[in-house]
Amino acid sequence: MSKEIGIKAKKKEDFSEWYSEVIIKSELADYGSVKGFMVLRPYGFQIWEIIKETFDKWIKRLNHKNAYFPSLIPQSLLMKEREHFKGFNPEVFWVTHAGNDELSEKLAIRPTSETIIYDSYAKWVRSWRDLPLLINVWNSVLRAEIKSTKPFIRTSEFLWQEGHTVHESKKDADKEVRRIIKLYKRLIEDYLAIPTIIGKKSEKEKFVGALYTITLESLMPDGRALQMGTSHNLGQNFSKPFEIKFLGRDGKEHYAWTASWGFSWRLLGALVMVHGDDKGLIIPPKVAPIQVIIIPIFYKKEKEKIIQKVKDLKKKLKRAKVRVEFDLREGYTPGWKYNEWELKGVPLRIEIGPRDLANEQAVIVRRDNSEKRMVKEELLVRSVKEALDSIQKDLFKRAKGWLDENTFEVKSFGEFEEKIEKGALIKAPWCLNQECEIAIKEKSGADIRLIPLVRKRPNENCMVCEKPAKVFAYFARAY
RNA sequence: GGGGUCGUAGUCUAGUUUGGUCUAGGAUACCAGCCUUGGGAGCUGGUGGUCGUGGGUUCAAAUCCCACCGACCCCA
Repeated sequence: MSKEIGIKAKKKEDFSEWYSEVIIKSELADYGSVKGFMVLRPYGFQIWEIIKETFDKWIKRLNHKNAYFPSLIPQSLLMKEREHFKGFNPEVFWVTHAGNDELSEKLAIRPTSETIIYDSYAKWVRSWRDLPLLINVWNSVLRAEIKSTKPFIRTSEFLWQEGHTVHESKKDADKEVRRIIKLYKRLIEDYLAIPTIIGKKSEKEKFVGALYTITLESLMPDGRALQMGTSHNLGQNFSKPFEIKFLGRDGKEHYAWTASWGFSWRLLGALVMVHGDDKGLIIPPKVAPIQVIIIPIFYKKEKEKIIQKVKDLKKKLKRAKVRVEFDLREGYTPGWKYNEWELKGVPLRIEIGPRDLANEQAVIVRRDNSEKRMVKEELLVRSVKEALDSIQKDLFKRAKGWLDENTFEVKSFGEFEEKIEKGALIKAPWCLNQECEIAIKEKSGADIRLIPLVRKRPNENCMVCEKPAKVFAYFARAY
């Protein structure tokens, strides 16, 4: 009857509307009362926690340690690296008062923590033996988004992790930057089931103050690219103004090499966009707070027995390390519950009714393709695990197929404009000249998402100036 | 950055054009009871509203005017 409870907008017809609706109705998040701020609800936070715990374990294995640094940064510190400050200045929130008294120095609410962290690092780093210094922080940062905001994708405050490392040499920093981007790729592809490509940002698009930025990009179903994580080699650009110096193996004083890297709750936005459908969310099993929902189908006579069976199954699955819940709520019909849990993206559903009880079986239904199967009870745990694995793989496969279908290589600007209009990731020859990059942006709205790390010198000419191209770059309109 | 749409109960919405019938109507959700349960069931009763906020016009404002806050969409 009341179809309004579910998602009204269609993903294919009205993507933006669909996206907001899914986030609110699936109870991932809610709007805060200040523009651009968002409430991450328990269901959304649980996904974030799984992502966090997974990545946290990995970086700790590589000897990184977590720490915490202040959220307020004195203006003078933030201004020490001039390029960096210029880059962030328009989006910094400033604290100017303590109670009624004006502060003698304005304090910035961190838009990122390089500066406040380096202030400490300068005190801590003395010798090459102190290096590498590998610290990660889980926190939130604030960047004023005045105009367009979008849950998870563009918010004035967001949760993220920021890694800040100090190294003896450029080469060591290079290695750190690369091993982290690979971890990001593993996290996003193996856990979030979102295919990505790795590459270097152009000079124009790199992190302000960085030597270079390595990025991980993906393409959303509306044809716009989304940056999923970045890893920066900051060279000595920060160590010099912040005086992060160490006595080297050679007995001489050196400026250190620093790197920083981060991903944010944006990943949750990508997860919604890439996998969701007209019924709501689809959460890949590896990051799903609830992997399996058991729904009983009551009939008066067998009610008690069914409840008992549902509880038994939950225990069994729990023992097998499956994140499982049951829905024993009365007054909701099974059909109602199916819709609700589909909206919430639970990857697998188990139905238990009188028929199943009699046949010692259960019905399992996949969220991603609605495939329904009857499974003998003694095989249930194994079947559930197989189904979860299969959903995880299929979600990635589907997303990868879509990405490949929407990635094109073009040679001329005419071809480029035609493809970009439809929303695509486009590989095109470029001369490395920033004027051409800007011209492309102005004419098409697309910018350079990345330049592949393994470079092959093109035979073609730059699509804009028609001088010989130096690299292939990937372009797209982006979030 | 430019343009547009909008704000009435948890949600969706009628009423706004043309001020008075509005003590704001409905659906859904929620609560209680009954009845049901294999794809969003039904019946009965009930709770819930600073009409986004502030100011103004008026005998009278959800309705007109101004400012602000917030949300959404399109374009760059």
